[in-house]
Amino acid sequence: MVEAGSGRFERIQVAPAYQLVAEAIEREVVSGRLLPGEPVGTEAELVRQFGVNRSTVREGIRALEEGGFIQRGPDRRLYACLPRYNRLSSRMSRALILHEVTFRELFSVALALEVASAEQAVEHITDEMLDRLEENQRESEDAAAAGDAARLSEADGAFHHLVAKASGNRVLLLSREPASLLFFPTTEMICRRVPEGPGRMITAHRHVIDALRARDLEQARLWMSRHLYDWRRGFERAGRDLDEPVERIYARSLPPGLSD
Amino acid sequence: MVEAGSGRFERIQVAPAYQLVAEAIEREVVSGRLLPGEPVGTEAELVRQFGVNRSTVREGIRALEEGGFIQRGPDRRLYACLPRYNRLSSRMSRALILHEVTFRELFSVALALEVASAEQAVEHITDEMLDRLEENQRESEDAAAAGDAARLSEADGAFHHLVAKASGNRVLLLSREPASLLFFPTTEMICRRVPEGPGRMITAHRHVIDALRARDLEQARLWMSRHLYDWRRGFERAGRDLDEPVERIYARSLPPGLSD
DNA sequence: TGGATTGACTTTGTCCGACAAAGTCACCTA
DNA sequence: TAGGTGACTTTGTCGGACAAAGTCAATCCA
Repeated sequence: MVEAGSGRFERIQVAPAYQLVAEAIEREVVSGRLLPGEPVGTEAELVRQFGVNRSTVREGIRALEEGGFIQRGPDRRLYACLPRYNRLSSRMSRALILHEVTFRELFSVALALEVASAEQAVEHITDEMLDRLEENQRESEDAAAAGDAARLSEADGAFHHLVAKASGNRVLLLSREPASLLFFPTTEMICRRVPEGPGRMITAHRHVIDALRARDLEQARLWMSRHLYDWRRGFERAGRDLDEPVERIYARSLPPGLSD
Repeated sequence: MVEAGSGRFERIQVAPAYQLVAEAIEREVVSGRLLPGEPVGTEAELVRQFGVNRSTVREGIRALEEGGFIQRGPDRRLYACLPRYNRLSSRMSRALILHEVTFRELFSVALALEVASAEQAVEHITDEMLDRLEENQRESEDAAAAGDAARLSEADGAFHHLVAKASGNRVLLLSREPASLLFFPTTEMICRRVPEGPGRMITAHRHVIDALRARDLEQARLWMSRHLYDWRRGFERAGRDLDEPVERIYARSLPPGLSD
């Protein structure tokens, strides 16, 4: 075993060539010299530029692809791209599951971020977003009338996403996603097991939308947090323990409608 | 050009073999069948198990490595591991920079999450964490006395990290990191340019620590938010515009002391 | 003439084999 | 017994190879 730091010289760190390739490309993207959507070049070109073997280039590419900084187009060519929110979010969600976080931990964060979303949406909401919220509300009512718990919980997820989007704060939109991805699936169970659940949900949504339309900060804050506490209560009434780790569900796919 | 969906049959989607390899391994880790720390096996073993070429296995491995689900040990062998918080956080931070988010967006989220951290820390803080906060406070005072803006801002970053850790909420710890990584570097500039900055910071930290020790929710909330608003004000007084995109800084490395 | 077909060319996905560097481990000797 | 030695293992890199699939332009037939 060679002991690091035992001698006069520092250990020479040779990073593998594929890492250097990956870092070089990533630096181009992050620095803005390579803009999202622009082609990165073919593998052969990269081989020429870096002076390494194609296998090595491909290893570097693979790492970057996973990181989301480059993507294969439909023609399989390489393009620079912005890391997608949902990609990062779902990765974080899986990390959270692995760390066996509890519903209570998720709830606290969701509460803070959803209320912040509502607050900021009061200031920034547009007529178009209000229309989309109304449309979402109709969908929720339909689903509730039909007793379709799956559709209703999906609509609820979309509702919160829309409010966050209406806040105009992209950091918020990103930050709330990982927790919400783990959080909202439980809604379905609650809707099915707690009779008054759907009704209270729709009422709360209604009040939030009205508050946003009226630019009423207090009401928006109030009803959003009521909505969330309802939810936690529903979770408990469905017989679950707040301090139990979120289950290991392999949720790779995202709910539809969260593509941006 | 073959038109997708033009015929009677759906287009057959063949995922590349390296993706299948990556997904298979990732599933093992996420499902818990392969526990963090356990060796994944050598490349040769994986070649046997999957029945593909070593190059293909390596491409799959590369992708997973970037995702953080497996890691090379010091002996270069493969081990399953939990995706590290900081890895994901720094990736998110870079994504935020690429999306050219503004200081204002970052600030709103940081405010919500830091205050939530303080609130929850009131309930969960331990004597050990209080000691570490006191130690941090001494470090801050030293740095301020020495007029060392870099050390002071680093201590401030560590302070907020400690408070989040004291909250006992891992989701919170994770959620606040991406924004804070982009946020706290500006502290140094503020400390240098705004004369009363360091003094106000230390006063605020003092009050937060005292409030946590006394389990005083109101005071903790109050001083943490004061601290943040001070900060935003410092940013403005340093002549920066809140709505200007955060610069493109290639910040791969994390500040020290955030390793967990 | 115009649209479909064909075929050359490019690019990616996969595979094979090879070798050097570096780590591991058992063995052997002073 | 401590430490050096050498065989073995494993990874990092390279070269070449071929099939599948996309691109593009020339060609052919109605």
